[in-house]
Amino acid sequence: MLDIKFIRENLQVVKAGLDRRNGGDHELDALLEQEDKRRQGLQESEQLKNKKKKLSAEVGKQKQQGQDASQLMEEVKNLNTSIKELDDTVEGLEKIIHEKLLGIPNLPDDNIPDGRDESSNKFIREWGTKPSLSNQPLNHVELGEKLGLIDLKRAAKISGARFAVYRGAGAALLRALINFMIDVQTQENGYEELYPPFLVNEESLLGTGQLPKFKEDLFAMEDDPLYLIPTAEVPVTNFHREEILEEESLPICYTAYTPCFRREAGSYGKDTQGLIRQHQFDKVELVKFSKASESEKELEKLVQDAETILKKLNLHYRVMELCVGDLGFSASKTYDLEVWLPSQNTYREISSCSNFRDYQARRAKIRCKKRTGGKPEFVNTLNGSGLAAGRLFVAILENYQNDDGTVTVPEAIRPYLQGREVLSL
RNA sequence: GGAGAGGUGGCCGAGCGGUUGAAGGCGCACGCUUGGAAAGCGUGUGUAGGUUUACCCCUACCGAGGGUUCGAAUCCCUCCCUCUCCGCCA
Repeated sequence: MLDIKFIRENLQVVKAGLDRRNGGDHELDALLEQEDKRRQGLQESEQLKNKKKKLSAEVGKQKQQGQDASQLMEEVKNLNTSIKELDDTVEGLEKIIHEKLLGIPNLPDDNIPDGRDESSNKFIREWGTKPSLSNQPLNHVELGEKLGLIDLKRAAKISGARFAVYRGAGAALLRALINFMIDVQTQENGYEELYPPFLVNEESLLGTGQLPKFKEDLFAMEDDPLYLIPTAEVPVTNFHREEILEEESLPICYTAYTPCFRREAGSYGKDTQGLIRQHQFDKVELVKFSKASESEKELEKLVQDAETILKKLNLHYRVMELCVGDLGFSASKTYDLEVWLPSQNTYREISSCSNFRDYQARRAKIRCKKRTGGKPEFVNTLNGSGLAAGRLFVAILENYQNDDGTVTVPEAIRPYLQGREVLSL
């Protein structure tokens, strides 16, 4: 959420920032008019309240002295009518303003590239090399089903399209990848592990920005006001919702494994085959709470922490900086990690690392107390996948396939699979 | 799910419907004291909004939301959360 005060004082900056994003007249002028009205009403109401307070105290005094206070009491009663009226107006305006603010996306970072879609994303760096495979590399579905690692047909029977059953060595491999990633992030990169609930309330989703605008992307419970998490970002960022943190404790770094649930509304026909786009997938998430002055640096580190995993698995990837048009609603700046997929002859997103600045923190009221005193300030929040386990599974199958249809187990995860070196029938 | 108890400032803990943003204690910060430390003494120590160059000032907040009243942390209603016991259960 943007700060209404900031909008008021930097209208042109805000307009310019929002203009860079696709589609966006947010009727800021009307919003500010309402804000002016709100403040005006508030001031009037507060003046009357002040008067009321004094009169009421006077009533008390007079009564104690046994005097008749009925005239004053009548006066206060009349004040109450005006106060109620003003407060109703102010409250109504507040609500409207707040709702409008919730619908306005974050301002993009000044330095990220312009552009409408991913074709304008900027190449930052790449690592590793494409594996040398036979002319016709199999895709992960062919490999996975042949080797008995996944069963998509039965998953469709059990749940529907875009679900998967991992079985046997496939299930073990998925579990190994998750454990491997968590271990690296906690043991080498300094993250604390959290294991959060997979169902969260509305407040949490408002805090990170999934609600109110993206409700159709979420799975909701029928009898309870709860939603399945679309990413661990939600419970983990909200871990500190409505808290005031100590400046010395920052940056706070968490990693969490959770399954993620997404309705994928609007992505019909996209990636229908295989594990790339599922309603349920597993992900190890990285979340940081940082001082505003440090968040740019922390984003760079976060990206590197995610990259560690790909490097250890020796998977070829590239880092892309998202252009304005490809940027998420709450993000100010985002790097994507894209891993090489031989069967598609292309790079696919396997991690998305973003700096949200104080946008989520303001929504979720996550502040930090300055050591030097003064008002608490909103922290900056960041997060990124470290990594998406399902897509990592895909990448390993495809990049580590052998001519005979088997798959070599990357060395780094052999300890997690009882030393197994090859996945074969 | 049933029965009961409770939710007050960073923590503990008072609080008659009237001038209480809230006694007292602890903690913390600063100062004095000291050779140094402890103890002791003094001062300060919530959040949000409005106003202001700033200081000040004003308003709101004692789990949340309503209500009664001239006036509510204190009375009433609803909801949420925590704890104890019982039931059920991975």
